[in-house]
Amino acid sequence: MSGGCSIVWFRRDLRIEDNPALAAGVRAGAVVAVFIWAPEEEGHYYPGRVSRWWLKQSLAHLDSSLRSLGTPLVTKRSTDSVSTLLEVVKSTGATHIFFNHLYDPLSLVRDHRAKEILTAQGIAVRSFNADLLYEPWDVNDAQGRPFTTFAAFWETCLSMPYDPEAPLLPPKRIISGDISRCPSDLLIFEDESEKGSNALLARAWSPGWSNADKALTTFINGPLIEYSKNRRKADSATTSFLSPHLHFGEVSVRKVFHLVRIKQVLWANEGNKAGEESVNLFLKSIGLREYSRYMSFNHPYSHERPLLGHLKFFPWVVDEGYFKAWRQGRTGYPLVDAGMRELWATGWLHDRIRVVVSSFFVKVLQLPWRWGMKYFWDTLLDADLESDALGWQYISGTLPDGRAFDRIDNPQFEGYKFDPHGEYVRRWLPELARLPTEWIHHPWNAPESLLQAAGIELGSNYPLPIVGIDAAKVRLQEALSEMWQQEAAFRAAIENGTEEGLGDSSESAPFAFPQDMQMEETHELVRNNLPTTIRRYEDQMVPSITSLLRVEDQETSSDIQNVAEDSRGVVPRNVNVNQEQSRYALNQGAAQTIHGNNNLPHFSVVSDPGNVEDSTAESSSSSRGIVPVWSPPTASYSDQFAGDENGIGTSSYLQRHPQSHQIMNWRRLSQNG
DNA sequence: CAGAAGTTGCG
DNA sequence: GCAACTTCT
Repeated sequence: MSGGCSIVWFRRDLRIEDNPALAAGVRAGAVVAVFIWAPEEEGHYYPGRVSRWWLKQSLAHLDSSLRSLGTPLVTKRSTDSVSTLLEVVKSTGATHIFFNHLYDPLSLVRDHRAKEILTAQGIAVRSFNADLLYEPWDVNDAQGRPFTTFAAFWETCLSMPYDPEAPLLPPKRIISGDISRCPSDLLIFEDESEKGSNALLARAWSPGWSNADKALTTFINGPLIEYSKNRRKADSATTSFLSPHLHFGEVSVRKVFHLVRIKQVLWANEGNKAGEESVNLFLKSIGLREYSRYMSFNHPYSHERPLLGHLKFFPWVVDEGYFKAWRQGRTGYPLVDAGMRELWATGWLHDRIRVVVSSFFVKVLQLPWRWGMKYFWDTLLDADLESDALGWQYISGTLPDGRAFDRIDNPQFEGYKFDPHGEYVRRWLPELARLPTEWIHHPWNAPESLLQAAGIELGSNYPLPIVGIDAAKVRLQEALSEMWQQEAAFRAAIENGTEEGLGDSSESAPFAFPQDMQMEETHELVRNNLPTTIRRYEDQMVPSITSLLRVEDQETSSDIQNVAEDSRGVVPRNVNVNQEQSRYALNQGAAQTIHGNNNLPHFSVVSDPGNVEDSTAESSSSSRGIVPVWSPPTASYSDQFAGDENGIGTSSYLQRHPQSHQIMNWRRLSQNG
């Protein structure tokens, strides 16, 4: 035992600086650094081409850094991370495993399982917070409940009684564990057809932790001070460009936070108001990233279900033609189209333009937001499940503090707001390049002679708008009243205990996902909660139906107002304790119970069995010994909601929308429908 | 000119 | 949904 080495399991923490798992491994002695590539585990969220390209570069970078410290990065190809970990344990004689927390649903399930299985094998497992300023379970309102709006959440984060932990320095030297019997697999991240497109990416981006560090320094010493002034320009290089680095954990968000804070103090002392505002705005975007993990942890389905239940009844337009026009940048709205072409060409989009194209998708085209989210997932360099889910839910009006659902932003006006001189449109839509600025964002109004002079033939080399804004507004109003009717009918049926007839509503409800729709991918249903998607690479732009049709969809939607009672992460030590209580049990010393298959369908934060000795911890900042885990939904998943009628505190949302107060009983619906 | 009506930003 | 702001009448 004493001779045993430690495995440091790298995932989305591809850095050596401020990496608590790595630091713990180094402290414990010899280290085997491992990365396991098991993309099939991600199901529908198999990483897209550009995201895989980034990962490949980032791993190479990490490997060379680790080598210079004394040990290589062992890479393994796998379809089951946990069994691969076990193999690595056996071939290296490791006695400890260290890793950093992730908060997406799949990782929570997998990491929980890893911890159970490895612990059962006598391996000491410890996990750490490396991705967040504060762990999700440490940020609560005065009643100890999780927040449901961002502003309150972030305000609390910024005024926590203790600062986020200071960043750790990188190790000076790593003693390598014995990997002579643990050879690396060659990992393939791109196929032949992808190489050409990928070659272009290297011109614009430099993955890897030390490049991330440079990007951070450059931003903080440069564009940060003008961030508030410049952030609206679609075309300018005034954002931090940190998001892909942050996604892969190449730079620690705590380091970002600390460095930005230093500037904040400096500028505050100088009375630099613009600088201060810039810092606050930039930190807010860091906060949104935090919040995305927070929401994912508290609402494990937020990447596939609207958080506000009534949106379940919105009659989405299921139109592949619209979807295709959007993807190809042929909607007839120049700003939208320019954005979509940029996204396809570069894997990147300014935050404002993400809002423009996604809100056009949801409000004008009224396509189901999850399709758009899936497309973003496939194409964005910084594709991030939690952040993207939060973004799309925000746009779709399915958050208590989301955008008003019934408002349509006019891309023409937004064009002049974000791209006043039309430069952005001209860059990405060369066919419109010769159109004067006056008409660049609404070519359909331009005089025919002008169009001719500019070489534009609307409907031919550039499309007319595929949907008029006025028509979209009318259709949106109709859709919304239909939604409320369906919702009311549904609630009435629930109250009467007569769900008959609701089969209809469930059918037309967009969320009973379009079974009738023939998408282009082979699909098979989820089995054992580990969906296998057969991907067709000819057109990764079409989302798979499997990404939409999940058995769980027949079940419940977690209404956000049920937060405290639903699938929220808890810190249970006994299986059946009251959840509120159990969340506090965290601070009262750990029981090592990991309730594996107990049918508790919610997240749970389980005390780390490898860390029992730390369990005297009295402050929640000691939650380093805690792993967030999540038990997969079982057949009993919706049972929890069926009887869940106890009073839930009023959120601001509830006060505004008493009509969606009722908890929906999706299970009964699906059984009868 | 006051007040209504519409717009915009909000995370 | 609301506050702040602009435009209309």
